[in-house]
Amino acid sequence: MIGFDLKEKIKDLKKTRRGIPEEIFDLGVAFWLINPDEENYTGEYLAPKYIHREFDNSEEVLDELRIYAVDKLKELGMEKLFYKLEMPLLLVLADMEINGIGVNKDKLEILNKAAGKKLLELTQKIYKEAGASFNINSPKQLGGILFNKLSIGAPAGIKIKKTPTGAVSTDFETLVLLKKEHKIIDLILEYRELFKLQSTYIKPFLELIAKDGRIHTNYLQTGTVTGRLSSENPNMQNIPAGNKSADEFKDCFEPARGYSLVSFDYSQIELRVLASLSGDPKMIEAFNNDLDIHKMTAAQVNNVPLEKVTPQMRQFAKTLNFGMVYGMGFIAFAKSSGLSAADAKKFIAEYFSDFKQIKKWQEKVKEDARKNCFVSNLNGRRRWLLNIVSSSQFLAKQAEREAINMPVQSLAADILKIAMIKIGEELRLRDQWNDKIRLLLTIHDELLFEIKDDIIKEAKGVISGLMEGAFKLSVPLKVSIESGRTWNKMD
DNA sequence: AGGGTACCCGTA
DNA sequence: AACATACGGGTGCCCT
Repeated sequence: MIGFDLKEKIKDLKKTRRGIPEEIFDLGVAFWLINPDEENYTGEYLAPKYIHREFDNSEEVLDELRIYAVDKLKELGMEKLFYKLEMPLLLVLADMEINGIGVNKDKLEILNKAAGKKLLELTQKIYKEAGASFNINSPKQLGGILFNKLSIGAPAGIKIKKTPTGAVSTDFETLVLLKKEHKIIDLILEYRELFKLQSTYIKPFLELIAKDGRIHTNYLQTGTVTGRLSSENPNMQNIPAGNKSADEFKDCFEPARGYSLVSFDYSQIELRVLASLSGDPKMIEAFNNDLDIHKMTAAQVNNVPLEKVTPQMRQFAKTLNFGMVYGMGFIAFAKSSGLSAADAKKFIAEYFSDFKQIKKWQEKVKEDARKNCFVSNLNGRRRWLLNIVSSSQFLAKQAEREAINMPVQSLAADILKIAMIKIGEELRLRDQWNDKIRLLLTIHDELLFEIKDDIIKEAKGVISGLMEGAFKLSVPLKVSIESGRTWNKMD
């Protein structure tokens, strides 16, 4: 089977219980591997660009595209990635999309009504404080009310952020700084949070509940430049977490009767990948001994013993650790940590003197990227970085950050994909588990299943084992498991 | 009316 | 001048 959007075709075959062809060759995915930042991966776009022909979906054109892709994949060393990873994954994604996740529509509708009522109340309060009615959702109008009509200004010594077009920003970060200046700020923040929940999550999700009472997202296999998946209609990879209304929302996702929701989460997978790729001895040691990595980092950069690490020190270290994966500079670190620029600079310098191999590794990645104009991960997945030799310093620096992030983010993504494939194979082999365990969602470093209660215990062991064994790093992979009666009530 | 963009914001 | 990676998506608003 060869063509575009094979995931959709395979879903059709599966739904009508027809056989799946042995060989699958998705042209969109193939060209995505060859260059992951094309505008799109349709035949209409690719055929003129790569084989200089109009796309007419004929056998002839499809075959010509395939021949080009096969050749190129071979040349770039990505045959294995294509045939052994992405194509088998396609089948797992098809299953996942068919499965969907159960939603309690009644609960969600109640939530919708409550949010609507509360938003009306907040709107009235905001109008009263403002002394006028206006569109709270319009940053322009809101800015006019806050900064002109009410003349709210920054407290002494604090600079207020401007948007790229020069207007005073009304984003969360800015409003929080102004909290003490006027009662209206808290109301706006509360309104924003609830409006976001209703407009982005509650309402669209209600519309997307299928006849089977479930929501079936669409996974985009060609949606990112790093090899991650993305998800749309709805995006199941940015469901809110952590605040009260988010908890209520997640409470609407439920397993089928007799099943539980069970999530398997790779713990610190990107930092583990970074430790392994860089070979940094301190970080490897920390993971080998299953230490609290952020606490350990805090002890290192502050030059204190582990037991002297304060929660605040740990928080800085956590920001620092994540920042390192992204190539954060001291200005950004200062901003996100609240430190002065000078202190931020010192911390980063300290970080790199403690974890020398990380610095070395990053320099090597940048050097190779400049030489090749691409960067690749251990599996040969590749991202082109033409800007890394740009004469614009900003563009070149940005490409450098993309370069050091790519091998980490993309290997972590591959590891999850490998685990998904292994799990798919395992489930096919275990007849006695037939329909007792279903993979529902993947969220970058997490897999969510629904599992029949009589096999939960055994399944937890099998799945986490497959995940932890999916890829051999120089540090162990660790999986944490939670299960519950809703997506919120998990432990 | 529909397209493009600015701003904002949710996740890993 | 930009200064942390990767995404999808809602609403406002200006344009054609």
